[in-house]
Amino acid sequence: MTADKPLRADAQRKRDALLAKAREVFDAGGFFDLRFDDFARLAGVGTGTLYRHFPTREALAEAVYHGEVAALCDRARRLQATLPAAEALATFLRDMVDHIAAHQGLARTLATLWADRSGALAEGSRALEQAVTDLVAAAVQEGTVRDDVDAGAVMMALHGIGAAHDRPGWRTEADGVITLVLDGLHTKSGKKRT
Amino acid sequence: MTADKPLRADAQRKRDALLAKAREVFDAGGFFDLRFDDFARLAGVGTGTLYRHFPTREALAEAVYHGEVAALCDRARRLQATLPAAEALATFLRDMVDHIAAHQGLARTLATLWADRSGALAEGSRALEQAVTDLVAAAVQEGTVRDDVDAGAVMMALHGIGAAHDRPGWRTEADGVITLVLDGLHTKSGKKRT
DNA sequence: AAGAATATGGAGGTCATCTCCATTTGTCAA
DNA sequence: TTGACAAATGGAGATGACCTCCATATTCTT
Repeated sequence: MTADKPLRADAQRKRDALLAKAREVFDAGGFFDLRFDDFARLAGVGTGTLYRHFPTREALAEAVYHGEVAALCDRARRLQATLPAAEALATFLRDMVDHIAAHQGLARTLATLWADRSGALAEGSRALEQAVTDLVAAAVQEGTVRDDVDAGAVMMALHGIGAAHDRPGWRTEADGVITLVLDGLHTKSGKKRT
Repeated sequence: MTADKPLRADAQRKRDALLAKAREVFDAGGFFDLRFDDFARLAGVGTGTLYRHFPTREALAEAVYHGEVAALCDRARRLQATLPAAEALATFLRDMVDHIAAHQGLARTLATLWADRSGALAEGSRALEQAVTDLVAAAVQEGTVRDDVDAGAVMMALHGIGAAHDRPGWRTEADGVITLVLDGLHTKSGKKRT
């Protein structure tokens, strides 16, 4: 799966150039509004080359944020190893919002990757989902989180946060969602569904 | 604003034909995969006419679901008038999921309308947001819902539900999100943010 | 150094979206 | 009814983004 055959020197160079320019454009905020072809020229590369390296805009976006997402997943694992499960989950979710808030493009990228109903979910998305699922499962095991709500619900809420990235009060509302989800997750058998 | 000048007879006829066909295609599920031009022909109308009546695909989608959304808003008002605020909110949110589940296209439409960061939010979206805001405000007033979380957070969660419409376990997860949000909203000053 | 393998770039094909305007249809006053 | 004016139509074709293809260039291997 991850067994990529070594690239030729020039290929690697171009690829790096593309990623570097992509990061730059992301930070400037205009990545999703730019013609993909123009982007190639911007990076000093032919369109053909661009498409060979990154078949779609989303593929490039994913590559740019691959490290970011991987870091998030790592963080999830580390938190899970060092904190009580409930706390690990809470910290992770709040960190996630921080990360998204810090990198303008990340929210939109995640939202796009996510919304992309292309069947095969992108690697990054899948990893993130797994991390969240694990965190929730651990907390359920621990007994501090209810077991009658699917981890997918948390994912869905995150999805909402990402998808709504351009709402005026985004940060406040995103924090609100996390608060609601975390409080809602707390074990308390009081609520029963009919 | 809503002062539309009366349409000429033929214009009205074409418009109705477009809406009728659009409903049909929505129910068949293929609305968003269909070429917009082809849709015009399908409805027995020239492309020019289609574009004059509905400048964008989203405009048409909104028109189709205008009634649906209006009904939801009405329902919100009626619930608010007849039930304790907290219950009204809960019922409304659950009904909303039911509605979305019932009409395949509605979820996608709402998600699209929503995601459309075209500045001017569509009328339907705006109305829905207002309804939710009112419901939450009433419940806060009543004292059964915490006041430290913005109503926008609820909206964001709904957004997530709509945006994730194609996840395999959608229905279950959507119900989960609603459960979390509702439980999370319950007043209990135990939680304090540092 | 020469041959094989790999990668490049950008001209041009494809396709959905949207515009434009000559023609048709409806409305209304006389 | 009819003439004349306004409103609406439809579909050919412009536009513009996306992607492919392949003759040429670069790198690797022996």
